[in-house]
Amino acid sequence: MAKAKAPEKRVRILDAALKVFAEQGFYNARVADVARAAGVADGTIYLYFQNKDDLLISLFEERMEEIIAALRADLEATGGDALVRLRRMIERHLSMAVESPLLAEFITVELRQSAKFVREYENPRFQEYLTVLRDLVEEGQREGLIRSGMDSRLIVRAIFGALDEVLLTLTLASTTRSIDFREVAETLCDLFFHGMASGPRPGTMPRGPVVAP
Amino acid sequence: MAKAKAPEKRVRILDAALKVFAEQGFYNARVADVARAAGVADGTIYLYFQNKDDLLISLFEERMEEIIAALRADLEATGGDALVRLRRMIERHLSMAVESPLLAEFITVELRQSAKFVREYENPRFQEYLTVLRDLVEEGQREGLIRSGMDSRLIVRAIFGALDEVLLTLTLASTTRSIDFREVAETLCDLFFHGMASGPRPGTMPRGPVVAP
Amino acid sequence: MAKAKAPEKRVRILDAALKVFAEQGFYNARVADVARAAGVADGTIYLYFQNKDDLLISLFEERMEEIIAALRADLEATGGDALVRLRRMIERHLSMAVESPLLAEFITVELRQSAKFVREYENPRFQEYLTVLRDLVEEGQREGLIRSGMDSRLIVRAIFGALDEVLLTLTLASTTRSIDFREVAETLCDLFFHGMASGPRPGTMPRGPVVAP
Amino acid sequence: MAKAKAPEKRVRILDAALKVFAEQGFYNARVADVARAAGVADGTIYLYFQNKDDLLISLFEERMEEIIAALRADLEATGGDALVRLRRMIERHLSMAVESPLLAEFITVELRQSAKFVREYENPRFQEYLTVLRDLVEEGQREGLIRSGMDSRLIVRAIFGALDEVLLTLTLASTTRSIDFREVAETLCDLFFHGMASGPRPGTMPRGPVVAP
DNA sequence: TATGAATGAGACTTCATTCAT
DNA sequence: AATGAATGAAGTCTCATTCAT
Repeated sequence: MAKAKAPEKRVRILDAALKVFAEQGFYNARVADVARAAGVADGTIYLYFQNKDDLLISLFEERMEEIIAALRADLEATGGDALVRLRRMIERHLSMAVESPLLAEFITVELRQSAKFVREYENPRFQEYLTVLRDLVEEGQREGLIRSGMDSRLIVRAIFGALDEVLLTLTLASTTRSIDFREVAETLCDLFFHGMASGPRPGTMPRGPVVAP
Repeated sequence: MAKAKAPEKRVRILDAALKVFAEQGFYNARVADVARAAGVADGTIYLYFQNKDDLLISLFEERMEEIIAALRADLEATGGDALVRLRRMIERHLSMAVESPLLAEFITVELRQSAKFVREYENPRFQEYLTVLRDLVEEGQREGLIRSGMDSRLIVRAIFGALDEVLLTLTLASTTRSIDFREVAETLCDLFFHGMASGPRPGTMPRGPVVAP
Repeated sequence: MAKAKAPEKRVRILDAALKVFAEQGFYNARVADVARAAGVADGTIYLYFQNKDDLLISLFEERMEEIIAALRADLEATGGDALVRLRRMIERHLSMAVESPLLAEFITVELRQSAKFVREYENPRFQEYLTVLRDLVEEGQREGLIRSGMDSRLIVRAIFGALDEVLLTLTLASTTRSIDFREVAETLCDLFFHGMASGPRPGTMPRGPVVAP
Repeated sequence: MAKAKAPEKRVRILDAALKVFAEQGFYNARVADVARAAGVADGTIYLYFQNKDDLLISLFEERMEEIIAALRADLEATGGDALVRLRRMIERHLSMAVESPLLAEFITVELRQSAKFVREYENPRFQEYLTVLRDLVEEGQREGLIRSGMDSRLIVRAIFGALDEVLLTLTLASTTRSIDFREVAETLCDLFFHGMASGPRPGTMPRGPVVAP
């Protein structure tokens, strides 16, 4: 299959780009570095990608597509209520630190800046990832598990930001010591779901008996 | 005042760098762009900064020092318990979106990547900012206002990540419509303090009899 | 031959550098001048040489290697006693003025200063050239043709300095009028071998009775 | 005396230039380096010299004038025949290595290249120095002490080249060990006057008794 | 398809020189 | 006369991209 060989080279280039961009950063990395890491000639990269920017965007797109597809499948298989699946999503997000550290570093470090200045890239995959999260939150709100008064867009941004920052921390730390991302996920879920305040919410405290609907 | 002129020029360069870096990004910005924006010759920049990297780092250091100093003074003046002051800190953080949009954009976008690859810069000011946050959390824990079981480092990272991401969103959005950062801060505090779950924390539930469904 | 093309380009750059450095001097010459003279792009030079300094050193090294190899072969073919071969070496040295005027100008003018300040270059080829000369002198001393009391290192330096200066003069003069380097070599040999004094050496005077004045 | 102060500053600049140019080389030295070494402001140098080139040329001119004037006075005081004075001149030349090492380094290293490419400087002082030497040689020839058949210009170049090279060697060596320039001068005189060949000149050997005139 | 030598635009940075003080 | 901050022209070098093979 001639067709199988070419894609394989494309994949090698993307893998190499992930590694090189994660280690050196997009702007510090040279196209020649990616080519060497991929075991291809410099010019070969331009057979598969329009330019360096396109390589970055393609890498991000493809990795995010994989992540999102796997995430959706997992969430469907997981079942349960919105909170259960939200917890699952959070666990998956943080697990990147140990399962795909290069990808974790690439996404946490390069996403913001590179994406912002590379040809006004709209970053639809990132939006899609946020949408998955948002759908869960809004489902939780419809189910009565999550407070309806809270702006789901805002909550989603807050959760993603927290996950992203913690993932970055875990990733950088993981080079020195092993981490238990499950425990971290547990704490974060607890924080997001119940807050860090030790007492109950003022004014919403249930005084009398609570009867489930 | 001849003496006032030199410091003023340094300030002008830093202001110009903030603007240019925020708008174009550090790597896309040319030193000549900063010079033009500052109204000085290219070479003049090198009278005040060692090189382009040093300009970036100096800019970050000085702005963060100002932010931290003002924040500390404000927190002291605010008084109240840890939660009150934490709320105040969150408000201040988000208020950057309307009060110093360039600074907000610069910090949210450039901090992660640039800092990581620029001369292995340790970024002590960022650490210091996190420390202020952490001190508040731990004080809250000692006061019994914040649950002691939660790792303060982790909470701090989560809060900062959420704030950072939301600030970025606000900043980018603020170019199109005006925003009410106070309301956003209110919601985020509610999220961090009490969680988004509608019911009370399971297993810590108190007071009256609860009937399981 | 595709393979012949690359080496040819390196050679062209070195030739161009010789010409440009000889005419303008190393410090006055721009890399772009060398590139233009070689008929290549500026960047091409950096495919073959690390930087401008390396170009200078490489040029010197390679030309000196050629000179020394040819000289050694010639001296071996010449045969004869040390003085005969020393005379031959002197002739060869001065012949550069007419046979490779650019090389003569480059070596006489650039050698001292450039080499001294360019990356603390040790200049091993120059040392090697002096060694060839020194071997001849010491061989002459062993053969009894050259006075043993004289420090061979010092003699070698003196001869080289004289040759170098005379070569420079010849080279600069050759632009205006043709020169007979053979006659010059003859005179210099006479000077080095027998001195310029008209009488014999005092105190070593032989043979017949000498009447003091 | 206002007049005494300004010249004093000019002198300080020239002294500083000698030191800086000797240590770093003309092209590597910055005008600001000279200014700092002289204890004056950068701009002050341009009150006394037209530009960097002019500073170099002025330095060379003034030092050479001093050298030549002192040399002429010395030679006159020395008296004796041409060979005696020639020996004296050679001693003086080499003594620079210990008496004015910076000057020695400056002249031996910078003279050739810098002078050649700095605004087509004719270098009249160097010509004058050679003329002093040439006058001695030609006087020796008229006195019958030096063989008349030898081209005095050529001999002078050879002697100067030898002295220059040996002085350079002595100067560079003097940083590591002390040197006896007098012994070196003695050997060089012996070389120039009587040659290094152990036997007498062939064909000019005096067979019979030699009677002094 | 693949190569990688070659290109050349453009960036950072230096530093001789100027001029307002 | 002296200063030294400021200038800006110009040089070295990099590297994304091309194209002949």
